[in-house]
Amino acid sequence: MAKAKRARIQDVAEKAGVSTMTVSRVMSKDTKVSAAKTALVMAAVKALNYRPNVAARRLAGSQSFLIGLLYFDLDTSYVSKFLLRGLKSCRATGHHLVADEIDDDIEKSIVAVKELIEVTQVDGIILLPPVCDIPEVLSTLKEANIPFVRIAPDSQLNLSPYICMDDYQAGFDITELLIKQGHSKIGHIIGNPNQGASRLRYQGYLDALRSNQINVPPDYIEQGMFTYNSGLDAAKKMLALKDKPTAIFAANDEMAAAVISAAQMNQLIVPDQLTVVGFDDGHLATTVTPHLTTVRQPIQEMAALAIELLASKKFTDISKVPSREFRHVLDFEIVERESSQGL
Amino acid sequence: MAKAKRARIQDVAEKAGVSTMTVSRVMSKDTKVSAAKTALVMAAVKALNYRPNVAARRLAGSQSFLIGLLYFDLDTSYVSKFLLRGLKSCRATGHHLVADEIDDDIEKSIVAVKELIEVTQVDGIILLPPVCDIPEVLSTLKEANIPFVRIAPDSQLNLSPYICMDDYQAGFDITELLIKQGHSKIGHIIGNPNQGASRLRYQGYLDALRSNQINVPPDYIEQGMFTYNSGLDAAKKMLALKDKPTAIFAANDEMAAAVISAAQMNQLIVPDQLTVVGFDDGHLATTVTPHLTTVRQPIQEMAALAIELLASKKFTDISKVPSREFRHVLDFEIVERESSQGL
DNA sequence: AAATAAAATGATATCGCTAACAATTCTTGT
DNA sequence: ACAAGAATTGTTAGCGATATCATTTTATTT
Repeated sequence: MAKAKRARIQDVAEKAGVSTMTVSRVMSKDTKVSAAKTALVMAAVKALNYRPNVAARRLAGSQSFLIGLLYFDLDTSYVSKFLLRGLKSCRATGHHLVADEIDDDIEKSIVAVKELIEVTQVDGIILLPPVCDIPEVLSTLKEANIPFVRIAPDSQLNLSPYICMDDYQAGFDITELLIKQGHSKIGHIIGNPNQGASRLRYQGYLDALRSNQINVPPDYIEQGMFTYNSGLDAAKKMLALKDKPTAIFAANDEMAAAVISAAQMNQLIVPDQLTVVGFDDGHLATTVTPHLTTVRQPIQEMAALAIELLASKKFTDISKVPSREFRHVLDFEIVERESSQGL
Repeated sequence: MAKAKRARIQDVAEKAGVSTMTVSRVMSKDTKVSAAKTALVMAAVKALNYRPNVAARRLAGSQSFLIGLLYFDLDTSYVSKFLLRGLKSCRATGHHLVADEIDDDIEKSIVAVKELIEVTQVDGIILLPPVCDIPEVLSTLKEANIPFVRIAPDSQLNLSPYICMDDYQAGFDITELLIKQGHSKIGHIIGNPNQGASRLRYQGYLDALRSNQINVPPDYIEQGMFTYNSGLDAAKKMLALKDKPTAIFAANDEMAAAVISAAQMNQLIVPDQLTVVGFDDGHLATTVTPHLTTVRQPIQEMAALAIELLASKKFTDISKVPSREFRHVLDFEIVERESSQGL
C-alpha cells in the first residue's frame, strides 16, 4: 500500500460533493451548515483521514493557532506537568504553546505580556497560579480583549472562565480520612496566606473536625508558607508539644516532607508514631520516605481542559457567555501511601 | 505613530532593490548570494524590522519549523527546565516544540516516534537522557534520516551531534573543592550504573583523590541509583562506620538530600559535622536544609544550543559534517551553599 | 577575445486554506 | 401564492513565503 499524500480540503470537498468553503465551515465549527451537508463532510473527513493544514489556516485565516501560557516559577513541577500535558493536547488541535515567565518585576512582565499578544498574536492565554491573580496582568488582557482561562484563581471569579479543583472539599476529605482512621489529635500546617487555596484547605480541615465533634488546641494549627523551611519550623513547634498530635495534615507536599524530617529528628517513626499527609502529589510525594499520602491535584486534566476551552472558541466573545458558565471544577483524588496509618 | 503592519518579504525586496527570491535566500542562509546584495537585504531587513511569516514559510517550503523533543520522565525538573528554555529559544527562530514521552514500553514508544516523524513532520529531534541512549530510538531516527541532537549521551558518540557537560571534570573539581577545604575522609555515592554520567563523576572523584595522594577505604564508596532511597541506604551504611567520612559527595542532589536526612537521623549537624555535596542543582538543592553545595548543570544553555543547532540546519545532511564537530561541551558551575564547610 | 561553464538573480506558479462577497435555497408574512 | 428577508452554499481572490526553472551576470578556458 503506497503511502498516499495527506488529503487536502479539496479532496474532502469533492468526495462529499460540496464546496471547499462548506468543508472549511464544518471544520471550524463556526457558521451553521445544514445537518445533511455536515454529515456528508464528516463522513468524507473520516474516510480520507483529513486533518486541516495548520500552516495554511494560519496564513489564510485570522487565527494564529497559538496559545500563550503565563507562569510564575514557584513550583517547577506544577508548571512542567501542566506544560507537558498542554503540549500534548495542543498537538491534537493543531495549536502550539508559547510560554512566558512572569516574575516579580510586574512592569517588565506586563511588557512581556503585551509583546506576547502583539508579536505572537496568540489566540488565547492560560494563566497559571499565581499569575491568574495579578491585577495588572488581568487588566492588560482585558484591555487587549484576548480570551483567557485561569487555573485555580483566587479572586475575581466572574472575570473569565477558570478551572479549579475543590480545595475545600479536598481539605475536608483528607481530614476526615484521618478521623476515620481513628485520629483525633490532628494538626494542620496552613499554606501561604496569599494563596486562596491555603484558606480553603484550612477551612475544609476545620469543618471536618467540627462535623465530627472534634476539638483541637490552638497549638495544633501553625501558619506555614508552602516552603520546606516553613514546614520544618511549624513541625518542630508542634512536635515539641507535651501532648502532640498523632497526625499532621500539611497544606502541601513540601511542608509534609518537612514534617517527616522533623519527625525523624525527634526519633518519631512515620507512620507508626505520627501520620503525615500532604497535598499536591508532586514529585516530592514519592521522593521522601515514607511516601506521602496526599491529595492529587488534577493538573494534567486542567491543562487538557484549558487548551480545549481556548481551542473551542467558546469564550472568544466573553460577553456572550453567562458568567455562571465560567466555573469548571475538576475532581481530585486522595492517594494513600505509607505516610499515614490508623491508630 | 500609527502601528505599521508587519513587513512582508516584498517590502524588503523593494526596499533593497532586489527580487523576493534573493531576500528569501538571504533569510534562509541557504544558497550563496553575493556579499553586496546580502548587505543590501540585511539593511532593509533591519530597517523594516522584518521577520518572515512562519506560516507562509511552512506552507510554501519544505520545512515544518517543528522540533520534536523526546523525553523520559525520570526527573521532571530536568525536563521542565529544558522545555521552558527550549520554548523560549524556539520563539526566536519561529520554530515550535512538540514533546513526546518515551516510556518503558519501547515498542509502543517507537510507534510514537514514527508518528511524530510522519504526522508532525518535524525538522529535527532532540533526545534527552536517557532516551538518547536507547538503541531502538536511535536506529529509528537514523532510518528515517531525521536530524537529531542528543543531550548528555553515553554511547555511540559518533552517531549524531550531541551536547554535554564535562561530568568527569565536575566530579574532579567538586572533590578537589572538598580537599582544598581540608577534607580527606571523603565518601562518594555513585549514581545509577546504567548512566554514563555516574561513571564519569565517580572517575573524577577517584582521580581528584589520587592526584592529591589521598587514600580512602573501600567503605567510603557506595553504589546508589540516583534515587532518594538508594542514597539513604548508602548514607546509613557510611555513617555507621567507626571511622566515618567528614564529607560525602553524592552523584546527584536527590541522593545528597538523602544523606542530609541520614545525618539528621544520626544527630549529625550538616555542615559542622558532615559536609554534603550533590550534583545537578535542581529544585531539591534549595529545598532541603541546609541548601546543597552542588554542581549546576547548564540545562538551559543546552536547550538553547540544541534548538540553535537544529534550526541552523548545519546537520541536516549529517554525512557532510565530520564527526569531530559533533561534540559540544558546555561549562558547568560549582554552586557553594550551606551544606559544605571546611574542617 | 570568443566560447563555454558556473554562479547569481529573477519571474512565475503554486502551497492549502479562509475572507468577503455573490448566488442560491428556504422561510414566512400577507 | 408571491415578494421580501433569512439562512445556507458557492465563487473568487488572496494570505506570504518558496520551488522551479529561465535568465542574466561573472569567471574560466583555450
